[in-house]
This record gives sequence, C-alpha cells and structure tokens, in this order.
Amino acid sequence: MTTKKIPDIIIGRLPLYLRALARMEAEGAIVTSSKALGDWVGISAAQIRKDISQFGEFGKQGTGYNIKFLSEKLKEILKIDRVWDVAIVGMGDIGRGLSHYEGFLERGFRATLAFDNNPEVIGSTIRNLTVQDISEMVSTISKKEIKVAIIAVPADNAQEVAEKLVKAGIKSILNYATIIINVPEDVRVQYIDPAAHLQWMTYYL
Amino acid sequence: MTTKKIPDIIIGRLPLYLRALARMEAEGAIVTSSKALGDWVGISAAQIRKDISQFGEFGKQGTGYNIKFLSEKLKEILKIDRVWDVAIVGMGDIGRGLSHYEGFLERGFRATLAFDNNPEVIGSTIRNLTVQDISEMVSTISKKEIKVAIIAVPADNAQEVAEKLVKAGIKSILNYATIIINVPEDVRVQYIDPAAHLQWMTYYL
DNA sequence: TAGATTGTTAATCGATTAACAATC
DNA sequence: TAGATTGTTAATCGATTAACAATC
Repeated sequence: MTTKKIPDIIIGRLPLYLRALARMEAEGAIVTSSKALGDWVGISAAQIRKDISQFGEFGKQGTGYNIKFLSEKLKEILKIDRVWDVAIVGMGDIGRGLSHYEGFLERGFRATLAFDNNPEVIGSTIRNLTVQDISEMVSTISKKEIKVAIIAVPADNAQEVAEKLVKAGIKSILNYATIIINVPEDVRVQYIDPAAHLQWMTYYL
Repeated sequence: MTTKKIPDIIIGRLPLYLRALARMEAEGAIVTSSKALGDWVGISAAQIRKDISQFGEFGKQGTGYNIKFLSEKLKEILKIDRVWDVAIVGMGDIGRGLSHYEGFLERGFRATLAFDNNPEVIGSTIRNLTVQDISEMVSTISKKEIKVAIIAVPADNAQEVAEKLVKAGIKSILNYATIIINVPEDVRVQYIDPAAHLQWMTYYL
C-alpha cells in the first residue's frame, strides 16, 4: 500500500460498504460488482471502484469483487480485523442501551468497561459489566490500554470527561452529548445526535 | 426567500449552528460573529456567512448576529418552530432509550407513539407512552397524521416496517437498523450507526 | 471469442476559501 | 470617524462522474 493520504470522506464510506457486503454474504452471495454494491449503498459504481482502488486491486475485470475477500481487505484497512475494547462513560439510558448493543461485537468492538458518577448505579451489573466509579476511570483505562471510548453523559459534563479520557490514553471518542468537545489533534471524535438528523429532515417536510 | 435550491449539505449544517447558538445563549451571550460561531462548530467563518446568507440577511456589519434572532430564523427555516410528534417503532433498548430522551422536546420533537410486536411489551407503559401492537400502527399513525418516525427494530424487519410507515403517511424516517431501506422519493431517511462511526475512527489508530 | 467489469485518467461538477466593498 | 464584520463575488480546491483501455 502506498502511503498517499486517503481522503477522510472515503474512509467514512468504507464502513457502509462493509455493512452492505455483510448483508450480501448473509444472503449467500459470493461475488458482487461495483454496480450492485453501489445500488445497495446509493453511490455510483464509478465512485465505488475509485474508493476501493485507493487501497489496492481487489476486483477482477469481467467478474467483479469476491465478497468475502473484499470484506477481509476492508476490515484490515479499517483495523477491525481484531476486537477493540471500548469504555462507556455514563450509564443513563444511552449508555445502558449501548452496553447491551449486539451489533458491536461482529463489527469489531466490545464494551468492556462502564463508568458512572451516581452512587446508586456504581457497583450494579449490566449484562456482564460492573459499573465503576468514574473516579477510577483514568487509572483503569490506562492500565488496560483501552483506546476507544463512548461518552454518554450530559452535555455539561462532556468536556470534563473528554479530558480525563485523553489523559487515560483514549484516541477515539464517540460522543453522544450534544456539545462539541475540544481534544488534542491526535484524538478523533465523532458525534451521534439523533435530534440533528431529525431537524435536517423536517426542512423537507 | 427566493426559491433557489439550497444544497442538502448546507441544510445538514443548520442543526449544528442551532446547537452552538443554544449553548451560547445558555451562557448568557447576546450576539456572536461568523468567526466565533465557526470556532464552535469547527467550520470557517466564510462558510458560516455563506450558509446563513442563503436564507436572508440575518447579521449586521460590524456587529455580527443576534443569537436569539438567528436561532429563531434557523428554526423557522428547518420548520422546527413547532413541535413534531414522533412515532417510535421497536421498544428494545434503543427505542426505550429514545422514548426517555430529554433532548428531543427542546429541539422540536416529542415521542407520542410507541410500537412493538412482542406481546410481553405491548400494553406496558414507558414514561407516559403506552406501547401499542404494531398491527395497529398504520391506522394509528394515519389517523394522528404523524409525519416523523424512528425505526429501532432488528435489520431483518426494517424494510417491512419502513413500508408500513410509508403507507401510514410518514415522510421522515430516522433508521437505527443497520440496513439501507428503500422508500419512495418523497420520503427522507437518515441513518444512525454507532459502529460505523467507531470503524471510521479506528482507521486512524 | 464475446461479454462483462475493473482500474484509472480526464472532464465535470460542486463546495470551500479568499478577498473586499458595503455598512453598521 | 475608525474598527469590525457582514454579504457576495471570484478563485481555488477537491470530489464525483464519464469514458475507455485493459483484461478476466
């Protein structure tokens, strides 16, 4: 793989391709084409080919792409050919929901730590997770060398939590709090904001 | 307002601006500038001005934007100067979490209907919502003229549910199922997929 | 071989940024 | 008035699409 810089927007599409490929595989398909894959995800065939070709030649002229092979390659590229331990901070409805979430494991992630600051919640068990005191968070995450965390606390506490996570060595943060958090350059943040998506759509109503 | 077509990507940024403005207002600020707002949301000042100017002249040279005024205008544009009733389909962890979600009301939405197909869940009460049988869904939504729905069922059932929602007159769907659903042109769909966001970030680890 | 589909280059399209006159 | 910041135009940048030779 050449080390030219791949645009972020292309990386963001790879998980969508992977999701579609998983679906095709579940339906028993062996090969697919840029056309078919594009139809699944609502993207042009040309763009699918261009995106994939950034990383190598994974298809065959006349035949298309072997679904299993392409999936494996995309997983390697995204570094999800392994399982990442994830810390969840905030055990309200969202945090609890995520700790149950079946979809993570098959897609490369496993919730292994849960934190909250509410004494009534600390020590309780959700699935196989025991909720720990947030005051232990930095030391526990550091010790386990966890790199991925999810923030599911109220907006007012999100920045403070983010700073602790950074101190603990976290490099990827999925933030459910409806506030933009400031972190060092080498830490990635993505946002989940269902209300923002709804607001986007009402424009067209 | 001229009726030129506004790019979808601009519409998608308006909720972010609104979120930042709400935050500024909560902190007691009265006015802001394209520079300040841009810093909040991580977008250039030029782009903020260009986006906003698509809809009118809401700022003052030398002074900037009145936060309250701009918020009101953006809410009008996004049609969230009212409260939209929302139907939630699927009362698993995600659906339950959403029915509790405090963030909706102040941002233009209210969960008013909940549906599931599990006899053990039907009839139970979550907050002030009674879970109804999914077989009643089309008629209930039609009767109440609800336009916005959230799909929180397993991927295998999502397409079927989407078709019923369309039949019931729903025009905006927020889909938590990890599958792309096919709906008529006049129905909007947005996706929430936390694992996809995590996968995106691991690339950079 | 004939048909299909890739990988890639060039052309097009659209979005972002820079610059600045207008004006509060 | 002097300073600040908007709204807008033109320039730049980057992403998408179209086209096609290569080849399975």
